[in-house]
Amino acid sequence: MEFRQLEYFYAVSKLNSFTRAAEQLHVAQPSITIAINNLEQELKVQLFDRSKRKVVLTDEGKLFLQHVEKILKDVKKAQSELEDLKNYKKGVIKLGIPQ
Amino acid sequence: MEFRQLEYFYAVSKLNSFTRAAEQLHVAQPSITIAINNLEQELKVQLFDRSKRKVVLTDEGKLFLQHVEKILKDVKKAQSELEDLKNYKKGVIKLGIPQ
DNA sequence: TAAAAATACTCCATAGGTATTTTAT
DNA sequence: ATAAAATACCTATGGAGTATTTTTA
Repeated sequence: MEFRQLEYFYAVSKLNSFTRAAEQLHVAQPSITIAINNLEQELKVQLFDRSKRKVVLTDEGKLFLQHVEKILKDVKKAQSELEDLKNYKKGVIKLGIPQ
Repeated sequence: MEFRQLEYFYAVSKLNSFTRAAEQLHVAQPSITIAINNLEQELKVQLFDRSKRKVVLTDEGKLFLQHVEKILKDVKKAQSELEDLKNYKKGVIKLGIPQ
């Protein structure tokens, strides 16, 4: 499993379209198809129903989406907290320098 | 950022050693070095202090580890819940088949 | 018939391996 | 002196692109 796949999955689930997800993410449409296929194979689960014109999440896809949303949020939080810590340390250093 | 990097980071943080992490994960030691370097570069943060014989987490590394543990747990939970849903559906199908 | 997804290729970036060097105790 | 991390180099896998073919409404 890869973050890239989760991001593609998230976009497709929100847009109900491989093509529009590809546009939004600035990648070619087949990249989305292949990434989702690989993800489904690895999870041994069908995430989307492609039998209608609009791509829709299966039950398994809906469940997976909930976790993916959490994971992607956690990653952003990790990054922003690291940012905060860096800025805090910069402040401490400034304070420590005698004027 | 990639799951692979997070898994390598996690192992190094627990074992305090690139070499032992490599052994545990069955990859070559330079793979660990390079993955951690790339992760640090992307995050623009020093995750480990390598200046002593034992590799130890920096403050930033400690903060990041907390998030990584959460993320890796969430991934496992997602997988196991998908497994549960598949098994549940199998049960429902069995029940639905007339004897 | 017209959109959208899948397939078939080609190419290139990079993860991983081996061998070696550097570093720190 | 020795263990561990870093560096150099090579190879191969697979991610991304373009072009095209299937599908489905």
